[in-house]
Amino acid sequence: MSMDIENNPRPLRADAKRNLTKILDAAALVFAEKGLDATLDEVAAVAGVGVGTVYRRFPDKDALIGALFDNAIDEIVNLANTAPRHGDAWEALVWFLEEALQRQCANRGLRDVVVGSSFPIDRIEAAKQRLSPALAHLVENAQRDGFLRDDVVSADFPIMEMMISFLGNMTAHVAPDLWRRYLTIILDGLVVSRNSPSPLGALPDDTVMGEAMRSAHRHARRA
Amino acid sequence: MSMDIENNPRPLRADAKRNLTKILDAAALVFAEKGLDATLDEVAAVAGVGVGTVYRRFPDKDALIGALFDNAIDEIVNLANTAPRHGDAWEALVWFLEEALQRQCANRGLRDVVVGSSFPIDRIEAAKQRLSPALAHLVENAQRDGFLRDDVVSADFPIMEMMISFLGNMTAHVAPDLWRRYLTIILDGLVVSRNSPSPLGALPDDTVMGEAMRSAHRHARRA
DNA sequence: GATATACGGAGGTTATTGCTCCACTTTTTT
DNA sequence: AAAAAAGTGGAGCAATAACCTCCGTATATC
Repeated sequence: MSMDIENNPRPLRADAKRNLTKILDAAALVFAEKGLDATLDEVAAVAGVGVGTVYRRFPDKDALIGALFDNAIDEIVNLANTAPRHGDAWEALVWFLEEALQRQCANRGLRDVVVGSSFPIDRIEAAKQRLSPALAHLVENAQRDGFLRDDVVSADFPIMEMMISFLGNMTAHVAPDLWRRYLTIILDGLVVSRNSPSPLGALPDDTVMGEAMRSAHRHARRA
Repeated sequence: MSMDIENNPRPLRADAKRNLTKILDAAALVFAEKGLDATLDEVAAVAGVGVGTVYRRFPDKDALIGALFDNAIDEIVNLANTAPRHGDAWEALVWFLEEALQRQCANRGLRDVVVGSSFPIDRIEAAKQRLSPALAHLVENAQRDGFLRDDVVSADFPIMEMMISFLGNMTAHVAPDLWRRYLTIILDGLVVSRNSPSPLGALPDDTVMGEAMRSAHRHARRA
């Protein structure tokens, strides 16, 4: 990752190169956990370097975020292209949703990139352009082959993904796989017809919602 | 509403009483639209009064929020109690979900109260205590009568409500009824079995997601 | 050992938010 | 009608926080 930074006119000094990877790793970790409005001070702290060091490598916060998330976005776009290789039309669609959501649910920053603050909107627009046709194919194929109900459109899927990943981010540190439960329910709602429910994933502990809320509270109070 | 404020030892002066309602109306409007971290300056501006006036009536922001949302929460709790009067066990459950979500989707502040920042957690806990048994009955009845799949529990419902209302808040000013579409899909996933899909609500315009995102961006940039 | 490169992290700058204060206005009372 | 009581507005204070700069010191490279 970040090729364009790693081979400059003059190559980086050895320690600088080490620190750069430490920074990128730390940033990935911190942004995934806390979202894009984590501070670079926090990233620096986790990386074990000073803020100044971060700012020597990246002109500003957005540059670092950009470097990190261009990849993550591309990865998701690629999932849609790879999906048809994973079984029949229904299995392909499900595979894509599961893989994409696994990434989105584990990465709060990724949600912020798509939905929220401070990420150049044109890059998201561009990503959507690239994702769109592949997703449309997945949807159309699943409909053509009689799996997926006919009254949904491909635009429904990013929306449902947002919904689920919102939940996934909320419960990430309490019940990291809980979102699968609701994906299953939604898939059971998307299928043309069925005689019985599909098996659901992990049951929500009675305390899950409380814990998730409590941690949301804590997070809102900057802790 | 806010009885405890309107009849004090000494009654309010006529203009003060007028202003109080203006403030409460404005606060309801602003918090519903922008969520709980709208500023009281903004509330005052919409009410057409100065901030000072707001602070004479309410010791601080939390007091105003409390006064406003205690009612809203109670209202939702009551929905669960009233639900059984609206048809069979399935219809009652659906009625409750639709009514509750209609309120949650139209009111960003209500989501913040439940999930987020700065609302006394004990009051939410208390509300949950009161909601819990009624909701459990709705769920159990729907299961007993063979409508609702047996592998869901009543704790699933607040979670799914959160999911949907998150989307509802996001798309509120672009497509205020879009959430119903996904509620229908989820209900189709919750039913024990079915031969064909239920009719969905409004189709998402191709631009909906883009617009919703753009407005999220704008909102994040304080506009 | 000399030179270029990199580091750290205290603190400057700017923005925002919750809230206070008090000179002034409006209502009520006498 | 005038005094007293109650209320008003909104400039601005204090606190917080977030991004980023600066430069004396340390490390790598030649």
